[in-house]
Amino acid sequence: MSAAPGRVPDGPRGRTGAEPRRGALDGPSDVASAGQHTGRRPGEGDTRGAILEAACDEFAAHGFDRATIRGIAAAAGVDPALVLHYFGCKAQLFGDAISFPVEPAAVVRRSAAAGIDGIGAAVVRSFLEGWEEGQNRRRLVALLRSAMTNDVALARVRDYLGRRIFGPVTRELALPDGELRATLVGSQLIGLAMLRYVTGSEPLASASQDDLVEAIGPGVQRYLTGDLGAAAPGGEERAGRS
Amino acid sequence: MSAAPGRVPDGPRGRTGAEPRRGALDGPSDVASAGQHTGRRPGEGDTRGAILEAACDEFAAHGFDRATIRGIAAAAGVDPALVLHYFGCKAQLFGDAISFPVEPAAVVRRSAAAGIDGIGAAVVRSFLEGWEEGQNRRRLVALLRSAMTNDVALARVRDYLGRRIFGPVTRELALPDGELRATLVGSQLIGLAMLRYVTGSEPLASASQDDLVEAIGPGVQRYLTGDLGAAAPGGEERAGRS
DNA sequence: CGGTTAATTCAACGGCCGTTGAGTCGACCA
DNA sequence: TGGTCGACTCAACGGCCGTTGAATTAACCG
Repeated sequence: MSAAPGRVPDGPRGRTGAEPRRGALDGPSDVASAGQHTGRRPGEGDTRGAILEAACDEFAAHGFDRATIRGIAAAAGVDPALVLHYFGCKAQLFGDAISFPVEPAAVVRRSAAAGIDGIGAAVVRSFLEGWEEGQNRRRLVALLRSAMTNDVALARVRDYLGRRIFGPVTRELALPDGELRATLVGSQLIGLAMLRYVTGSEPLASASQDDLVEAIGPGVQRYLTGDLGAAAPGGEERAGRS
Repeated sequence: MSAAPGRVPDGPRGRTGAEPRRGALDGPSDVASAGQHTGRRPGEGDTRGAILEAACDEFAAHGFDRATIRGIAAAAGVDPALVLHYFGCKAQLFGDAISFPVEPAAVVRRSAAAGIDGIGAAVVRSFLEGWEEGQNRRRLVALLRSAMTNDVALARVRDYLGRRIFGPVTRELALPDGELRATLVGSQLIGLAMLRYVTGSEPLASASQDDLVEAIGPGVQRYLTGDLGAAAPGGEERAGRS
């Protein structure tokens, strides 16, 4: 493009939160909340679970920094203070909402069953199923969104990659250049997740799992067991940063 | 590190204890700034350029939302108001700081010179050189970081991919399934950028360009000109979500 | 049926942020 | 030499945010 850098992001502080919907009486100083009367609610409802649901959605939609406790509380239909009553602080809430069952060796267990020639396809399929199973997708999108601007979320993504992708893969196949191979696989899978789940780039976003396994599996297979050229012969790379 | 879901990101915005209230009417009320005296500075310095530099760094380090005008001003050694004096608002500043020379067809021009069999390697090399040339790396990291939580930055990433990767590639090679091929290439390249430049995953982050071209080029080549299986035969693409 | 405990809201505090308007000072031109 | 204009800072406003402590109400247990 030329030199017309004009407009870029977002309004001053604008965000379309949930509606305030204040009740009858007026005059609370800060903001209006649910409008319910005070005290414990009758009946049983899983309020805590509702908060976790709402938090997961908000974090997935906006990332850690931009998601607000007030917004989460509004989405869950409760007062913001209740959120902190249950979870202590925003960071703790993030941790509880985003935590998901990591089955560390699931990828590689399938791979072993698939045999050495099918391991690329098995890794891709396992990755896709992991993302699209249950609540994982929302949680992982939230994690990926937050990781870009939040150090601890980034550390958690690293942990996810290391524990769920790199570790099992390099351990199972005791090949030379295991770490390089693992990060190459990781780069393809993370890129796939970004375009398919976060940005929703279109032919990729609605392709079937089968088609993706067919399209991407061979490349992953090559990263795992193929010839990578003279890359990382073992001796002379990584003068890198600290 | 950090096994339990317990502690997660960011320092609490919490109290620091002392400093009960601001004084009567002397002393700067908001925060202390550079301490320079008021009025125009003697000599000539490229203050505007310094602000742009600082903004680029801050946006790259924290993303759009978390970077602050006050922080940028402090890094540039000026008053926050001067930043707005030059750029109007934060969004405009982001646009000016992040804008970079897009040479739209650079990727494909090299590719044409490389011949059909070397196009994968040429695309990868061109991508790496584009990222590592001049200020592009900081700017692109800033863009990628911001894109996760900012719609306009995301749109700009989409534009970058479409204009610089997908568009040229699909136009040059008039192959069937051009869009699928282009997004597959994009997924590999974006994933590579994430791990190499944003998270700094280690064997990948300090590998040489040559090694990466050798390692990744063939996969990209296959996405561009190879057989992708039964993927996207043209008729029946998934009813999909949403 | 009284007392304890947990769930829930209310009201507010202090902090950082983007933005603004008014003022001060140096460079430059006639 | 005086005036204009742009560079630059100061001080503040209003807003949203995370967090807190006290008050209120329902469930639960003996």
